[in-house]
Amino acid sequence: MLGSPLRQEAPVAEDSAGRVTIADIAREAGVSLPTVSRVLNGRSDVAAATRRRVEDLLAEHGYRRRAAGNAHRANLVDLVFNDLDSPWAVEILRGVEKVVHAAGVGAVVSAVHHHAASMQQWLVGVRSRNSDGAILVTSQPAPQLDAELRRIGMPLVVIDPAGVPTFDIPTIGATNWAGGRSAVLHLLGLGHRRIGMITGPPDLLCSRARLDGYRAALESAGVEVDDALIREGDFSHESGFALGTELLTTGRPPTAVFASSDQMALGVYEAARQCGLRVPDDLSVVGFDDLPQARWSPPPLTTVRQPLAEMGAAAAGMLLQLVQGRTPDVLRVELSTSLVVRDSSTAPPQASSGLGSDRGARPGGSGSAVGRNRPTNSV
Amino acid sequence: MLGSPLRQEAPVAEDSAGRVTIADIAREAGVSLPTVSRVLNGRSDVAAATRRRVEDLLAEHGYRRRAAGNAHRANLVDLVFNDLDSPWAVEILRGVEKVVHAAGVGAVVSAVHHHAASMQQWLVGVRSRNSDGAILVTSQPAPQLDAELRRIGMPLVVIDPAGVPTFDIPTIGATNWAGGRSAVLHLLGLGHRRIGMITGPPDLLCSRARLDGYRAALESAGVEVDDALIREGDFSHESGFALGTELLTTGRPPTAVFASSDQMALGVYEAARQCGLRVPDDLSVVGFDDLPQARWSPPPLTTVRQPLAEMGAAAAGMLLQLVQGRTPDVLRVELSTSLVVRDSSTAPPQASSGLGSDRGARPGGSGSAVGRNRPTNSV
DNA sequence: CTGAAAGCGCTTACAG
DNA sequence: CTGAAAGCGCTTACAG
Repeated sequence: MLGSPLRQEAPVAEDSAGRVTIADIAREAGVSLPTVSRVLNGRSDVAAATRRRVEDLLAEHGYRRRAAGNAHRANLVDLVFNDLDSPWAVEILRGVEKVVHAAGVGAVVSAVHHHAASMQQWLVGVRSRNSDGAILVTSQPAPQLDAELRRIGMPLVVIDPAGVPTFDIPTIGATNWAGGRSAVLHLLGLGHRRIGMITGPPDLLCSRARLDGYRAALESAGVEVDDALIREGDFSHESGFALGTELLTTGRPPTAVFASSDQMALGVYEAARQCGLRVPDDLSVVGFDDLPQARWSPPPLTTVRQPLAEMGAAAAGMLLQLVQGRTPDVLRVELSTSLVVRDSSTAPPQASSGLGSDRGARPGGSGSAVGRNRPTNSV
Repeated sequence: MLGSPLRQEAPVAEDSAGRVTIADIAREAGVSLPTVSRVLNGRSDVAAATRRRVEDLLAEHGYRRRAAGNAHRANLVDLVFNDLDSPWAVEILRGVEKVVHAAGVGAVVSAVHHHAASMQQWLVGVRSRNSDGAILVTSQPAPQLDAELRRIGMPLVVIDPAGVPTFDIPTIGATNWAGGRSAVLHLLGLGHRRIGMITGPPDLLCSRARLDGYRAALESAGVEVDDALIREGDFSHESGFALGTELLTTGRPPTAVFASSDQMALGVYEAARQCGLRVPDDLSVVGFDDLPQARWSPPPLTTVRQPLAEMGAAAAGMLLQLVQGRTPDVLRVELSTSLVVRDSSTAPPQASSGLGSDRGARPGGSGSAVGRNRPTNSV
């Protein structure tokens, strides 16, 4: 019964997707099976040196706990953000949760705070719970994470990748360039010529695309790009406030500001308020994202809608396919953005069109804000 | 080697926390072990009648998959919301994630949308992934959920329970009564006498407590409670807008409104805007929650801070204790709320103090909004 | 601190 | 559609 002739030659190397077993590790470490088990379970009664050796091997091979009797899916996917403090993250979470829940799969949510130690910790967790796959959101400084995950053979999809992914990892994004362009075309159409821009972190692909959209719109209208009107933010309220204040108090201020996120746009609202300027009469503001709060901020914010929940849903759908061993037909999905015109944008104070819009002279006044949403598809 | 004398009598009933095994189910269903396994794994090659019988037994016993070799924790807790569309939910999630991540445990996030079918689905998932415990947020209409979870012996803690929990389940909340009271005392102190109130759903404990706090404050100041000034909302922007509009356009409008959530307070902002009223000059507004966006809404919102992240963290800490078999020393934790005074509250237009505050006459003007936060602890 | 042994809960060919 | 058998990956007393 033991030593059965059916016992097959143990393969020396893991033969595919994270198939190392605790027996493999034990053999390589020159210890017994129970010892590896003890290390894995954080038992205290293991010699420090042994523990160290086993832990190294475990990490090196990207060991993942496997259910008994082989096979069996964990019915779990991991969703990793850098931070959880933005409403932006929830929108994506909503989309992921919906798809995954319907498939009877759980979504484990983590925040790694751009922190290597935290990523390491997450990696350990992901392995111990034997997650079926992972969705990385804004894979910021995580090339080592990508590498590690693919080494243990874990299906992966990335939302809003920091750069162009090197490997064949599926990525989901939005048409950021087109979105940025449509925002600025809208402002140009209203008569603005001095349009400020507050960008996102320059190392993110989406930030650069939005900025290029801004440039493209200006150039197509024959307006020269003035670098003094471009500031580098980080998507947060705070940076929108600080940089908005800079723009409004330095040199010749713009008549409109395009912010690369809704949160920064609301920071610009506050900057305007403190400068005694009224939105939109004295300053037009356009955001990016269309978070739920955008339509409830007085005045309701004109912004570029990014279908975050749909992006999450698409990512989840792709990942579920990958988990089932199917390869998705496209590796790069870009969902389209659309301009949503609300009350924060109007003609500039000294409009060339001679509208003579001064305080309160704005057509439409402050009424009917809620009914005014007019989404316009762009590209 | 088989039939070892060590084999112990199989206990007829599960002996504690969800200890039914697939062998138990097989015996009871009168089928073999592999058959139960097949049902569990959703294989198609099982007779409908057999499947039905096994499934019923599985549900009846609250079967939970156990890892091989016995024992072994899943290192997973479930966090269940009704909806994920409020920034409110993220704040709690942040607190939970932080504590749980540090402990090397994953947080599975779900939304059940007040839907029995969705809860059922979640229950199946929770069992299949063998979650170590669950945090229920606003256990709205879920007595059957509580019951089922405790039957399968799953550790449980409830945040912001709908009612007073019947059993010995630990609950986490905030000092809602004291918070409501402090908001209204603040408004009374500014000279307001006609103070409107927009409540949350009346079947929630926290809503009732805030309303009672409102009443208590008025009564202690000798101001009669006027039911015409009280409206029943549901915490959403929309209800704040609709009910705010009602309050401002019906009968003799209030000079201040206390809304039971920040989102409703911002809805009131919009209502005021559309009525041509300025906040705070013509109308003071106080919210509840202190969501991040509260300080970025022009004007920055005076509100009652509820430590949502801390509540999440406390719940997670308690749950982790329960999972380890320790019983928490207290079953009911109430974290304290505090009033955060910002720019949305000031003396009423016809203040009894003779401040003569009319448009623009407000001391402090519109400047220095960001630096003005002055948290005040209440009870 | 470690390993030989027994065992657990589950699953997948295989045969009918 | 179902069960007897073999096996998998892991763990926990037990003994040293």
